Amino acid sequence: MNTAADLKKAGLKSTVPRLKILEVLESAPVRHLSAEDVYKKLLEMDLEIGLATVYRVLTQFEGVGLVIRHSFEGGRSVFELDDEGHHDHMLCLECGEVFEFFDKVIEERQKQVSKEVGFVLEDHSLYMYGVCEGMKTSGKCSMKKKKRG
Amino acid sequence: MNTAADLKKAGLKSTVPRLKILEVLESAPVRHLSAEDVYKKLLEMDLEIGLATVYRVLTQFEGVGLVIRHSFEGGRSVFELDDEGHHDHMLCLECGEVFEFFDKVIEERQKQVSKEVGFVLEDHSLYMYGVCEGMKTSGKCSMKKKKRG
DNA sequence: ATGTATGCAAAACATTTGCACCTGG
DNA sequence: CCAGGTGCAAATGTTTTGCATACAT
Repeated sequence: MNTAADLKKAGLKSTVPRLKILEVLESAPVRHLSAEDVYKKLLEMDLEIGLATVYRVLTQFEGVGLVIRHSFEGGRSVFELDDEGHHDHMLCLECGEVFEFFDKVIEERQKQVSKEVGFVLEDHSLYMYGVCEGMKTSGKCSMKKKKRG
Repeated sequence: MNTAADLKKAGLKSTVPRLKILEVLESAPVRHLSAEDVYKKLLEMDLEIGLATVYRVLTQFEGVGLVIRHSFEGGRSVFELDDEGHHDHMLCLECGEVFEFFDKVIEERQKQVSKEVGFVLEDHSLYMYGVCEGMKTSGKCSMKKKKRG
C-alpha cells in the first residue's frame, strides 16, 4: 500500500514525519500505540521527530479518519489505524494486551436502545476489562489474537 | 440516609471533607461530576476544602465502592455515586448531558462473547456518543432521563 | 516563493505527592 | 494522645502551543 497516496487522499501534504508515523502504525506488531510509543519507535528508526509533532500528526490523522483515538482507563490515549471495520475492545488487566472483537447483537441493540429514547447515535466505545485465559493458567497470555494486536 | 454511617460502613473515618463531598454527590442536580466540579460546589458552600483532598477522597470512595470513576472522552475523569445498579451511558455531544441506560441483551452478549474467547470479564464501560432528540429540534435537551432502563 | 509543517521549549491541564499541621475518636 | 486526614505547594505525566526555522509544491 502507498502511504503517500493515503495522505494525499486525506488532504494532507506528504511529509517525512507523516509518512513515517503512518509507517509505524502500519508495521507495528501491536496495533494500539500511545503517542509516546510511536515517538520511541521513531527514535529506534533513527528519526528525530519531536514528540509534539507526533501528537500533532496523530491528531490530524484522527481528524481525517486515518486513525482512531481511544481513551482507555489510565489517562493516556492510544491510537489505532482505522483500516479495518469497526470493532470493540477487550483489555487484559494482567498482561496489558488489547484484543478486538465485533458482535452484531451488541451493535444492533445499541441502535435499538438509542432509537427508543430518541438519541441520535453517532459513535460509541465499548471496553471490556478482565483477564485473558492464558494469564489465569500459564501466567502468560494465550488468548487467540484477532488481527494484529 | 445517613452519610456518616455510610462512611463508617466503608471503613473510612468520618471527617468534614468526606461528609461534605458525599453530600455534594448525593444532592447535586447532575449525577456525573468531575473533581473540579465537586471542588467548586464545596466553595459555593463556603467550605475551604483543597482540590487535592477532593481528589484523595474521591479516589478513596472509588476504592471502597462508594463512587464510580469514568473516563469519558476529553481527558478528565468524572465521578458518580455508586448507589444504583450497574448501567451504561449516553453522552450528548451538543448539550453535554449524560444519560443512563441499562440493556439486558447487551450485558448478556458481553458475557457470552467473553466466554467464547476465554476472557474472564471483570468490568466494562460502554459509552454511546450522539445527540439527544431535544437538541436536534428545539435546541435544548429534552430527552427523557432513564435511570437504569 | 510561500504557505504549511516541524522542533524545541514553555505552557497548560489533570492528577498525585511530600510534608508540616490539624482533627477525630 | 496519636494515627490518620488535610492544606498547600511542588512534582508528575500527558498533551498543547508559541515561535523561529525548515520544507514541500
